[in-house]
Amino acid sequence: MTSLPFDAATICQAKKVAKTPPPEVLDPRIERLVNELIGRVADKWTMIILEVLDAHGELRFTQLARKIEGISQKMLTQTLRQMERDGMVTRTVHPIVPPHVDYRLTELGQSLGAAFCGVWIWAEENLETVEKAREVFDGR
Amino acid sequence: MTSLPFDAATICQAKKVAKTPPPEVLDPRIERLVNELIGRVADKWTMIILEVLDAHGELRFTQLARKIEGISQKMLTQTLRQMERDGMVTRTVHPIVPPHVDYRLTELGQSLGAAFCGVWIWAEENLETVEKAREVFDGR
DNA sequence: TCTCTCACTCTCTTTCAGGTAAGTACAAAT
DNA sequence: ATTTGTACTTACCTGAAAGAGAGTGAGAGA
Repeated sequence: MTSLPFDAATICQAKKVAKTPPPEVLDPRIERLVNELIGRVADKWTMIILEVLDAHGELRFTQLARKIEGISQKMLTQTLRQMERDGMVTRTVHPIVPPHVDYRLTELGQSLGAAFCGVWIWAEENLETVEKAREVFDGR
Repeated sequence: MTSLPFDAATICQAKKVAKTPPPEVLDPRIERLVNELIGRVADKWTMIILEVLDAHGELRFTQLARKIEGISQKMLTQTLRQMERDGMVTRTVHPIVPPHVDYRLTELGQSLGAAFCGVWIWAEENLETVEKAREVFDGR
């Protein structure tokens, strides 16, 4: 996931305008960031962390690790750092020993979760359709 | 992208219900397919093809290849096959020489594009916010 | 006869995301 | 004195994804 030669306006306007001229070049800076964000968002662990934090409010590192079965420490740290960098989560360190670090979603993180609802709902609604399409395609 | 231990209902309900109990296990078959679909959808080339076909209506293989700068024949074929299998595009072969094959979105494909609008719009709306968050995080 | 087109398909090679496992710091509990 | 808990970091390794590039078949045009 590195580049998408179009932007939200393009695909969404196409719905309303029916005949849009082929998408021309846009601000490459915006383009790059949109693509990056989509890439980030589409990431498996990011989505899971987003969901778990959304459901539980505030969790510390080990609690997250336990809720997200299968994630390695490395990926958990890595993903949390990216999300923190992007302003999706806050990381609160309590300077005690043993360490205590809390993670929670920012408003931005919550809004992303909300934005993704559409796709999740689509996926659930169209499960059967896709399953059937595959059966037909595979010829049983 | 292989497994997500939750479903659309979980994350979307959380918005409304505020205090949802931790997500318990669901039908693993559904779970698997939702995850697969999200993985498929989140794929870079799938999103691009979705957009290009949505904007242009009907295109043949070489036209797609030309519109989607940077894609290899291999990935174009592969992605189109997957999308066809999932019922997102139709593939019409005209039995002439040299070959002529048309691709177009199905209703399912279009609805997926629509579902994804939310994410694209979010990304565009929050570009600046994220950019600033990164600058702060990186300390300039 | 030679070349060109289209839509692939096949093989080879490289890249890299992500897993495993070990290490670190420090204090409190045993 | 040794173990435990917490939140990481670091180094190494592997499998899967993706890029490069050559090959294919059959008719139409030069």
